[in-house]
Amino acid sequence: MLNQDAQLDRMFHALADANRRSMIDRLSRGEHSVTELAEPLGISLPATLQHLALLETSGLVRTRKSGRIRTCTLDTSALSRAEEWINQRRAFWNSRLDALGEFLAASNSEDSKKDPSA
Amino acid sequence: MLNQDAQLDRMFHALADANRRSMIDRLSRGEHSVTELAEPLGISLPATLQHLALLETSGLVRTRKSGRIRTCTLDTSALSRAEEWINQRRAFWNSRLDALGEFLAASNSEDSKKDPSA
DNA sequence: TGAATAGTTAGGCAAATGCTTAACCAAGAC
DNA sequence: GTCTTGGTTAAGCATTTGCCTAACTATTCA
Repeated sequence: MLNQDAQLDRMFHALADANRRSMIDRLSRGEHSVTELAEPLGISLPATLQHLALLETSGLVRTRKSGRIRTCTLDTSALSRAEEWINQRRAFWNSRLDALGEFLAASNSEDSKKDPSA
Repeated sequence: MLNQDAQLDRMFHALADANRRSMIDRLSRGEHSVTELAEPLGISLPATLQHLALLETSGLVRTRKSGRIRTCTLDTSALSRAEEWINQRRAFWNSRLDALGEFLAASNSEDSKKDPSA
């Protein structure tokens, strides 16, 4: 449970930075080297590597090195986990809202004159 | 465009903290006052208010005050936006993977003996 | 071999985060 | 009125972030 929590922490934290989202965006269109990822961001290579390390420990990106080039790949299963967490909360709340709506519709005629600002 | 970016920054940043996710989790099950949100977290009321301010500016939570009680509500449309961002990247990458799969299947017989570790 | 390229590590620094306590205001209960 | 409850503001502090430059290693090219 705590592990799950830490995993989500890392994942959402990784997504909470515009540069890192740019990297993910780029990687969603295909694999790239570290230098290629750094270029459009206008930051140094070390800075890019730090972002990359975060993306890797969060599970969002995987990398492999062949020769002197490190190639970065998106791992969508981690993305799915983040998506799922959000979706569950949203769905839960919406179903609650639906239930409330039905309740209000049922008891509508009696309360409508009591609070006209609604 | 930059606005969109800043909005996503705030949203994912809001989601990147276990305490704030707990608050959202709680709110997905129903509305709550500030004190009610603070209790299970084991942090002070001011700390809770700071989290709440973040959740509000990120659009994830809305609050209203009646009397001396502030009631907090989940706003799922913001959640949907975060979900959508993730989904787009995931879908894009997966479709790319599918296309690659087809390509590999087509040229499979020729390359299979070249790299047995695959 | 030597030069260029791709990446990596170390150290440092300004800003942002997440918390705290102390003091304060406002609404309801007595 | 005054006590209690719920919330709010201000100030301060340790830690974490996100970046940088400088120095280094490893691979490829000539």
